[in-house]
Amino acid sequence: MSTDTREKILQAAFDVLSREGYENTSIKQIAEEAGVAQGLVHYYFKSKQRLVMEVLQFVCQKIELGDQGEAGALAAFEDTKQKIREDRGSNALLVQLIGISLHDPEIGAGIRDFVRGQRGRVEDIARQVFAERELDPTAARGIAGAVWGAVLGIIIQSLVEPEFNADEAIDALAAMSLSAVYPADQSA
Amino acid sequence: MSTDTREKILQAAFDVLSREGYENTSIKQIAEEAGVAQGLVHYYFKSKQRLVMEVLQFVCQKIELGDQGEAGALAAFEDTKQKIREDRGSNALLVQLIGISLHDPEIGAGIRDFVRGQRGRVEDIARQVFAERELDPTAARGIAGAVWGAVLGIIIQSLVEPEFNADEAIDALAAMSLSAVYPADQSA
DNA sequence: CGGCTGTGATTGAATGACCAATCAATGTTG
DNA sequence: CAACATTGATTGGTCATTCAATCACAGCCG
Repeated sequence: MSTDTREKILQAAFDVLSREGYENTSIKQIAEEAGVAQGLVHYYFKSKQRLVMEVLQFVCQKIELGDQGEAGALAAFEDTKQKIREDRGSNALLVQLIGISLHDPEIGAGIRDFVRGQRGRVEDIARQVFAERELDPTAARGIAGAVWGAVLGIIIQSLVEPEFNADEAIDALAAMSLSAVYPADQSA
Repeated sequence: MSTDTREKILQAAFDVLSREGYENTSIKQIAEEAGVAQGLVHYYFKSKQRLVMEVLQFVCQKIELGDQGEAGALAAFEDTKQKIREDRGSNALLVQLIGISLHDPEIGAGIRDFVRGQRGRVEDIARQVFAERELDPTAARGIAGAVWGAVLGIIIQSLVEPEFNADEAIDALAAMSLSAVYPADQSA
């Protein structure tokens, strides 16, 4: 039952962390939520940071952009809108860990990998679009930084201000990025 | 000397918070950095949160977009590049507090005000540009959410990954947002 | 002038609570 | 009976906050 218990603790850790926040979460609370003794958490996870790191990976799988590379940029933006609506807990945890990562080397490394990976996906899409249009692919890196950054910024705004209209912002972002690539089209 | 001491503590709090991070910062450390007794910090600031809130306001003044509304969007982007380079400490503190704000009502209110204010500035610029071009100003809100979000996202990337090329991303963002507004121009 | 007193500023020790991590002991199971 | 799983009490530490005690200095009175 080793794997089972481990996952139970991971799920409990995710629940408590996204509900209560990192600094209000103790190992004791996680153990209670999982229905196990406090010591067991340290039996499976050497330290609190290690546990949080594994929760981060756990969360990343949820957040990861779907693998619909073929479907192109527009589908990716639609996907993003849905993730903003549905994965509030994951997003909240992510934003919190970003803050912590700035002064915690272990979590910092994990977040850095995540950021690089996410932006890389965007860059792949951008490169693909550029290739189709036979445009200079050099610009893809900067675009990816701006577009993925915008998605993160929009996620943050929607977490901080419940009434923020994330769909509207994503649509504007989509319009902006596409008009940069398809300068002739003004269909909308 | 009341005001003097207060500001000394505020400055020390900012220094320690941006250097060590929120969760690694104790009142004791702040007191030491300021060269005063621990009790004095609570004499001037009722609680740690209250102190952090005042530090946030203190920081906001540094981060606030310059008041060069007339100079237009391009100047604002240049300004942003510079702030990313120079205000690392302020930005790091801000990002951290955003994470904390998600589960702390007091800090949450402060961050919410800050986000609204910042995005409002961007919206004003967007509206102005739209007015000049006689375009539909309704889109300004979505654009502002996307553009300000992108700036925040780029700031975060530059904090998380020291080698991230923020200038490149801001330039890409500028190109994207301008090509959405001036569809005919392809001067660059 | 010189002592007195009251108020705000400042100190640092004490309080009470909480936490991550450890560990010896117990349970379970193959 | 071993090896792994689980328990929960213990340890050593840190923290925000409180508080009684001093200090500095102002004005006031004799």
